[in-house]
Amino acid sequence: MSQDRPKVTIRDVAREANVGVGTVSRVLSRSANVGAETRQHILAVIERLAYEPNRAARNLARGRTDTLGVLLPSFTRHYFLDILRGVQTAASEGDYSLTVFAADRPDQVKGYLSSALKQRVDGLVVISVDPALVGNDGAEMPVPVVGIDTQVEGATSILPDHAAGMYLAARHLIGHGHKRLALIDRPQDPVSGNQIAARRAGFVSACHDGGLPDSQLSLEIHDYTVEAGHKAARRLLALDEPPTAFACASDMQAIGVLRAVAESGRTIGRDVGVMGYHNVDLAEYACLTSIHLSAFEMGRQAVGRLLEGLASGFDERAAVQVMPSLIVRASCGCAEESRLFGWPGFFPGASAGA
Amino acid sequence: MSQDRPKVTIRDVAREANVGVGTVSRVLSRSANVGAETRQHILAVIERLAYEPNRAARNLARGRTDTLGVLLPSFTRHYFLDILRGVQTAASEGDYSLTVFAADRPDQVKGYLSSALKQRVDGLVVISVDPALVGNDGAEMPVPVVGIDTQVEGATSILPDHAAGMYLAARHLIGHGHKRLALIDRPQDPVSGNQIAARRAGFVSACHDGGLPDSQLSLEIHDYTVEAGHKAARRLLALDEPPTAFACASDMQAIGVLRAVAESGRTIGRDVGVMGYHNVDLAEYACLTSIHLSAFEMGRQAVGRLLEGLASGFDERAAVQVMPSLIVRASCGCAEESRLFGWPGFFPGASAGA
DNA sequence: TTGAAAGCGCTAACAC
DNA sequence: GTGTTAGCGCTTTCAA
Repeated sequence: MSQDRPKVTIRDVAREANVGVGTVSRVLSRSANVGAETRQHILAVIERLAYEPNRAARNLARGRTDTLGVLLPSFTRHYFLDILRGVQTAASEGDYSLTVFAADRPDQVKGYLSSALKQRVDGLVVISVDPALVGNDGAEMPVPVVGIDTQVEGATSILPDHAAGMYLAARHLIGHGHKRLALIDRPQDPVSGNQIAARRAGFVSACHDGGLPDSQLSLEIHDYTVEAGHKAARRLLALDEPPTAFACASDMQAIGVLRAVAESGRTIGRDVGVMGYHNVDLAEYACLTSIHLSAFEMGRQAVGRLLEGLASGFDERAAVQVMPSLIVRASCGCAEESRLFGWPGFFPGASAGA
Repeated sequence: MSQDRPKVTIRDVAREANVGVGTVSRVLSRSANVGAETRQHILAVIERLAYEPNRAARNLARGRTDTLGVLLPSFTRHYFLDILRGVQTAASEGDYSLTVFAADRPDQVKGYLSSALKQRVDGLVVISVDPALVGNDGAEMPVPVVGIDTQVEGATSILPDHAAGMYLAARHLIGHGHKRLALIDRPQDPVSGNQIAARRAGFVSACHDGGLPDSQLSLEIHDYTVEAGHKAARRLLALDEPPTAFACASDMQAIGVLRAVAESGRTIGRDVGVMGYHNVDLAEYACLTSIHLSAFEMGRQAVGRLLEGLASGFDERAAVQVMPSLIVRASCGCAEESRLFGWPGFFPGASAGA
């Protein structure tokens, strides 16, 4: 834990190698204009002296930091962390480091943003943050920004293709022979933007493609909670012609639906198909078939865009859509078998009712 | 997304305020040796010019970066994230930023470590990483390190007090009137160090304090999996004098135990008490009473230590123990009621058996 | 209390 | 190709 650093500088290397500092610098920055022998020699000296260039000095001289800032709404959700892993992976592949700011509260966003800028990050990845909170007092941001799961003004956005995702879900249910489908989504809010509309569109077009008339579709708007899903499904199942398949916009809702289905005496999978969305950890335990949003991939793409742009300018800043994927478990009807927590024993009353 | 920065420097401020750059710098670093009027005036100019000091230049001149490195084994576990939140909170309170390295694979540790050092972080927080992987080729680390949940050589360690945690668990079970207790833990490994021994000690002393003879205690060593917990409990429950309470070293094991108990026809909570450990998300859904390790607090403390030491030297580098806490749900016997996924309906066959 | 000046370690433009 | 040198923007002596 000593505080003193070896402190071997580029000058030491130059002296030791009998060359100018400029030449050493050129070797360091992989410039072509160095003789092969000289380069070898210098490399050897660097090795011998265990020389490490000083980042701060380099940053100052170059006017950039080789660092990307990441702003996200907290470390609490798994989804964000998957994104972060993708960001991290791509960043370290490109020899960039990351400075991470997790805003537990919305009012921290502004402060963290300016911290990041103050640190002269070369670019910024903003994850699932209300676009209204991200800005530079009307002015353009001083560094390139890419938003993931959020559409910051003037920034490239990486977004899950929610239309495709819900299309996937609905088609899968229809593939199991269901004729009456319900979509359970949530009310619109500023951050989620138009994703609700996208999912609805995906749902409807899947049903059309599957030959289902509009009259057989229902739509319920509820929160992303187990309770809300439960309530919604209860209501729908009590209808004269209840839906036999439920596409939910969140896994939590879907779990509530599972419960309602079980309570109604129906068998999940066989009588009723249920699909979740987001593929959270719990989905696995609930044997819930779900839509996975490729969070890792989005993180990766975001950094890809950023580095690309940093290297060669930002011509286009279109939104790029990332394709979700289908994670098949049992709740859709694909498998009788369930893991440890499988229904029908999963819910109180379910076994009794069946 | 423009690339050009305003670029107002300390020199501009000095000129505009008719003072020397030194004086401006003193104002910036809150030095006392500046006249009150001069300070006010300079502050006003800074405000008007919207001047922001350049971090890289400051870092270079000061020889430090006001940045802490965080090395953790991946973003996948909730426990790590809570720690990370604590780290982040304390760091931003101390005006430090964070560079986060998540090593998905053990072989990435070395590389990330040297990246962090290369970036001249002022200190390093290492979370749950095998101490053997953290080192500087025998030499002392060039920056202060504090380990969380790991004991890196020469570093201060922040560790959960596993003895106290398991004591808490066992005492709670004994408080419910149980006379025969089982401890289910796992085999020792390099990262977990002596925590298994600590838990065992806590367990034994709780039993002694509770007046239970050694002959009434059993100990099973298994992995941290549902299956292992299930197997262990099955075996124990088949004994002539089976334990009536299970203290587990992981929630997953405990869930396996829950299942075995239910399968045996006993009622969880009433006939048999079960405690988990770690308080993972799933514990809530399983109504599992568990021991929470105060991950957030550990993160916070780690940074506290680091900043303290950075400010005034490292005299002591003792290990600091953080007290776990008891999260009461239903599996211990404290409540009949269960939430959505409550037993007895929780497990296949449970209702049928009861 | 304040100004001037000497670096911090590196890059890049410019000569040779 | 390679050496020399002038900054990058800030902190920090050292005089005044």
